[in-house]
Amino acid sequence: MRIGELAQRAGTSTRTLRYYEQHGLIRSRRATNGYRAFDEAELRVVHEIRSLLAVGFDLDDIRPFVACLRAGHATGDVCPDSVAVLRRKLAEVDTCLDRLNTVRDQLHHQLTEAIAHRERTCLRRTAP
Amino acid sequence: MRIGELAQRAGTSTRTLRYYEQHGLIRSRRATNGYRAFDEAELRVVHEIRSLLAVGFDLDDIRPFVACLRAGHATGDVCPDSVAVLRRKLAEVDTCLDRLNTVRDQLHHQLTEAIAHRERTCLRRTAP
DNA sequence: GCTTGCCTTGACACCGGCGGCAACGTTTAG
DNA sequence: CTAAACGTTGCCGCCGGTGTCAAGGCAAGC
Repeated sequence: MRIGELAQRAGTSTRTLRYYEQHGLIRSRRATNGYRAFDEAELRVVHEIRSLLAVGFDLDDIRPFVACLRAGHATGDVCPDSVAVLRRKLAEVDTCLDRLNTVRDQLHHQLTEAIAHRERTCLRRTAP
Repeated sequence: MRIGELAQRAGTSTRTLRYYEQHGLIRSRRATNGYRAFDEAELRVVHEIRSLLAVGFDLDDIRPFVACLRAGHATGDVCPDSVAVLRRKLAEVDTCLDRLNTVRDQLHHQLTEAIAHRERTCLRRTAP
């Protein structure tokens, strides 16, 4: 399979696939003309990459999952390294959620205060 | 007040202050030697900028708050434009929270599944 | 006069996952 | 033969707030 076909089947661009290859996430042989030749299995790998990216992982995070797939596992998440990344990411997300909740409350408070202040200080132009 | 003093008092760098000025967030006169001269009031403005940046606003979001302060209000958030930004940001944060919660649940699920799969398929090396 | 420390503008670097273009080679259909 | 459609590598741009350096102009103490 050449790069264009893989891109189309994976729903991404050739540019993106070259980028993944350059960063060691997907592999190809080279045909005599220099064109990349991809195995069917790479389609699976690209799908794994895409879905993890969509969740907010970066390419480094994804590497263990790809390795897990290459090791023959049915899914990329059952290997120890992948599990470790999952744990770490979950913790990161939790931290992020905490911060964001704090910010949310802060914004909410600031907003209601500001509106209250407006109602105290100036008569509302819009009818009550 | 010159730029170094303002930077020190605001707890930031001269580079940052020049950047803010360049983007119209803070103002200065020029002394005869070309040095920037800042009013005391700018310190307040810089603090407003920094605290809003810390919450996740970008410089464009912050502009109305600065204008509000300059208009003589005690806080930067009581003017209509600021309130509008607050509303928008609150909505953005809520959206982000939703997405992040979804991701969190997804990660949690994937993690527990992966661990369960490991326990099914291989004997645990670590003693029970 | 010389050093030290402040100030000036301008410009490059960063981070990450690409998009997009240039300049060129290959294959295929007409 | 030629045009179209594919492939190749390489490099710039983006986004945003800063760090950092260069090359120079001032201020002030010795």
